Amino acid sequence: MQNAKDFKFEIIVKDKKAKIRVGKITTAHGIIETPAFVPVGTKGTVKGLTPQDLREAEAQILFGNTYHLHLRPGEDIVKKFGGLAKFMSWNGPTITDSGGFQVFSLGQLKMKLTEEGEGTQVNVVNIKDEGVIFRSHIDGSKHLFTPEISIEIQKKLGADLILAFDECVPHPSTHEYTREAMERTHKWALRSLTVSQRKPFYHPWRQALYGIIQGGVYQDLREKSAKFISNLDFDGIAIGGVSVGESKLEMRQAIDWSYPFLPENKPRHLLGIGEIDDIFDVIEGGIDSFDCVIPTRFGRYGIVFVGPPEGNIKNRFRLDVNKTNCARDKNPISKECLCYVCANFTRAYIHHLFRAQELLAYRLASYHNIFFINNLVKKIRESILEDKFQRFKRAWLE
RNA sequence: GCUGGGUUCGCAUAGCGGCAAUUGCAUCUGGCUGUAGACCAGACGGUCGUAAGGCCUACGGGGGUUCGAGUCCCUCACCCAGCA
Repeated sequence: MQNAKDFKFEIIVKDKKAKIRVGKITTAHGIIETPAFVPVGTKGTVKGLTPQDLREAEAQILFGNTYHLHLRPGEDIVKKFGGLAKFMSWNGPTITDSGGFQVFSLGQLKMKLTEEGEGTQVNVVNIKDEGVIFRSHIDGSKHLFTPEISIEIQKKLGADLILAFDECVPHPSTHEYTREAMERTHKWALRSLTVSQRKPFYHPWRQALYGIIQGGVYQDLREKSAKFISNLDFDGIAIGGVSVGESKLEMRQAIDWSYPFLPENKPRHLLGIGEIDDIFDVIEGGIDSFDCVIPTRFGRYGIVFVGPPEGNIKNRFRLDVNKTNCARDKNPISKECLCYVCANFTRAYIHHLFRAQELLAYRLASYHNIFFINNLVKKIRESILEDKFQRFKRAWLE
């Protein structure tokens, strides 16, 4: 049986008036101080960075993906190597996404099949109550994902935190469809919960299961979903179905509408959010952890984060180092930043690396962005502990 | 000196009588929020117009043939290759 002590969530400080809180999640592989940002390492790697880089950049936990790791290298291989963390040589906690997001992200994709007929187009994703049939974006092969299968794969992957299989709908979607998907997600939540508690277990540590709230941009559905998911025996609660094309206001409403139903004593994860201004709002909304691809994706595209005073709401704290005005800039990316990249490299050099498409460009920019976000969240954590969150927020966003 | 090939929007290319003219690179602009993403989209002679579209200037220089010329002919200049 799994060791129940391998998962624990404690609240260190809870603001009496606001929803904000500082906490600590204990897992078999380490502690996560919350609020926490979770860098995304879909295929078992945070693109461009070594675990050592990530540790230096103050990452506490990494986010892998069930669908992608199932396609390759396959969960059995990961299991054989002692689970995701050990396989990728990450000495810390991990969390895996269930594949529910790929229902959305691969949903619009149509694949051309040449074998039968001439260039027949098929949907890559086919959703049924039983589960979802994906066509591999790599080779077109069919893969059935059900809650049972997703959880089984995640058990083999062995992350400390795992997610129920859900259906993430695109924006915009009708109320009717969003409701159907939500109800499906609820049924899948029950099934995910059941299998997660059932033997066999492939690793000696406990894997905490998070249920996922859906409901799109509709208040009644968000409330219903929050109530439903919160009443189940999950270890944590995730809010999904955001960052799919809705407005920031709609994203924040999704959190606010769910909030009244969220159990106080369980950690809350927000899926897929991580722009600078969102980070403040989301934490203020009572979120304990959130993952986002932005720091690494932007890193690869040459968009790096800068703090105040240069960075502000207007420029969204972004600097495009590809731009010619960086070509002779002797400054580091961000003067206030304490990361290795800002201590050692000029904008001009990083600009050059991007123009020359040198691999180091992607690494340095990703490293800085991950550090930047983690450091920001750390400062937010400290500000909450010192009861100075609002002041700190104003210094950044006004 | 002879023979052959070449000179097109920053660079490199396509074009073989209807062309403001192909493609790649470069450049510029925009977009990325649980990663089909070191990606995608747009602009790229000038000018007027919100737009459809109009006007001007352009395929090394000059001349010619033609309703019409990067495209055919003559000539000059320069570059490359082979032979002397």
